[in-house]
Amino acid sequence: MPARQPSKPRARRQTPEARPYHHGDLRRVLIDAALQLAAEGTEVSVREAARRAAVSPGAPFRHFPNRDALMAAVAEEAQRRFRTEIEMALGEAPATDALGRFRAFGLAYLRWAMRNPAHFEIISTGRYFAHGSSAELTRDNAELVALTEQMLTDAAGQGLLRSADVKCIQIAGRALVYGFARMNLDGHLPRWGVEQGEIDRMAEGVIDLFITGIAKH
Amino acid sequence: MPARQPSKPRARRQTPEARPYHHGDLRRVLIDAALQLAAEGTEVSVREAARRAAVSPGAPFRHFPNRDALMAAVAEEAQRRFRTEIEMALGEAPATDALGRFRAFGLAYLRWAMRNPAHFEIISTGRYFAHGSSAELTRDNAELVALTEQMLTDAAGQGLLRSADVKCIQIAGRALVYGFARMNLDGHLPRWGVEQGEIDRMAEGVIDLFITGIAKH
DNA sequence: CCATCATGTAATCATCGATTACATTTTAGG
DNA sequence: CCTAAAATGTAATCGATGATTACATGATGG
Repeated sequence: MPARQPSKPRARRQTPEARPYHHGDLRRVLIDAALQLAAEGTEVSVREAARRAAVSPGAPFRHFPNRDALMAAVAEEAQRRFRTEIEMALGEAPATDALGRFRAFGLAYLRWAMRNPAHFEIISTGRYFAHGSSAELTRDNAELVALTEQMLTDAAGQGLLRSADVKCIQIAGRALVYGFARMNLDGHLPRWGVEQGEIDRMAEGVIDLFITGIAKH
Repeated sequence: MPARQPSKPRARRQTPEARPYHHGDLRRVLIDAALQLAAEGTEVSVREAARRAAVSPGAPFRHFPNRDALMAAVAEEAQRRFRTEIEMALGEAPATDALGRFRAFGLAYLRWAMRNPAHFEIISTGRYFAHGSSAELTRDNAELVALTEQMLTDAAGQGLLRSADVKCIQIAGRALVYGFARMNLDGHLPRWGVEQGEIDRMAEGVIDLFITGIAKH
């Protein structure tokens, strides 16, 4: 953080809160502001993020070529937090029980999605920006895909699955958690008779139903 | 609510380019234009719909108090088409086989969602407008919820289900099809290894996996 | 010490949703 | 019929937004 030089420059602002002309780390602050806007339910706009950072409306474009690039950076940050949650959950699951790990994965997925709906939406929907434009997001996602496939392949190898069609099970599992998370996000759960306080229990019930369904008796 | 009677054609139409000052049925045309915009992937804006209807940018506001009201009307139209598809599918399913009807429902749901992704999105996501603002949409949806519950209750009554927790099965089933439809919508399927030509088959596979999982034996 | 580059500001543009004042057409009542 | 009111479209305008440009300022390194 460079200290300002009050000696030379013409006193553009003698008041004690004279901020330096340069912000310091505007890029970071803009991402955080956008994340917070999303978390608040406010629609994310470049100008509003700039406003929160107490900076002119054009300033963000020095750090992001356009709105989509800002949103991509926001999504990358959200995705990082998401992955952290997943990895912590898997770190606590016994490495030997493939199906148990698959279950822990699903629970962590839903847990995070329920608690961070706006961030989950930014990650998941392609509306805010083209997902393919972020190499980090693409890579991260491929790793998660590979991870679930590995867990199911292991489970199949241990003779835990009823069906040998690992890919179909993988897609179905992903669709299940994604669908549940989006139902929550899109406000469908109340309309389907799931009250607020009931959500976490239902998330677990749905996952266990699925695990039971694919497991060999 | 103008219930129009287009009984008498206007003589003004003689001159080729002299269009009538009044549009005729602008409301209907705007809804269709918006539906088409969505189907094309173009973002739906009031102005663009007006442009397609060859009408001034302010004209739509004579028929809809705001953008959300237009979107709600569009969603109602889309929902009507969706329901038609569902009802046709159920009309062909034997009334006695509750689980078979449940399956047919899921297949019709996914079939329509795969072929009308933009319309499905308008129906399903709450971003375009507040779903609660449309009584028709709310009622329609409640009927579908009740319908699935009935099918599952029947199946349980016939001793076809492994678990007695009908509600959990209902939510899981809905999450499954909703999640699959949204994965398609959000462009996730290719990233999860499901190619274009494979989608229909995978949709069926996912549903059958679920049915097998919840069925006794 | 100074030249260069990164970073922020100010002004401006086009688009969009929305509102208002006004014009035109349709329709209903006497 | 005729005319007054209601319905419907136009034109002009507002505020917010994403985006671009010219310019000002401050940081950095040779």
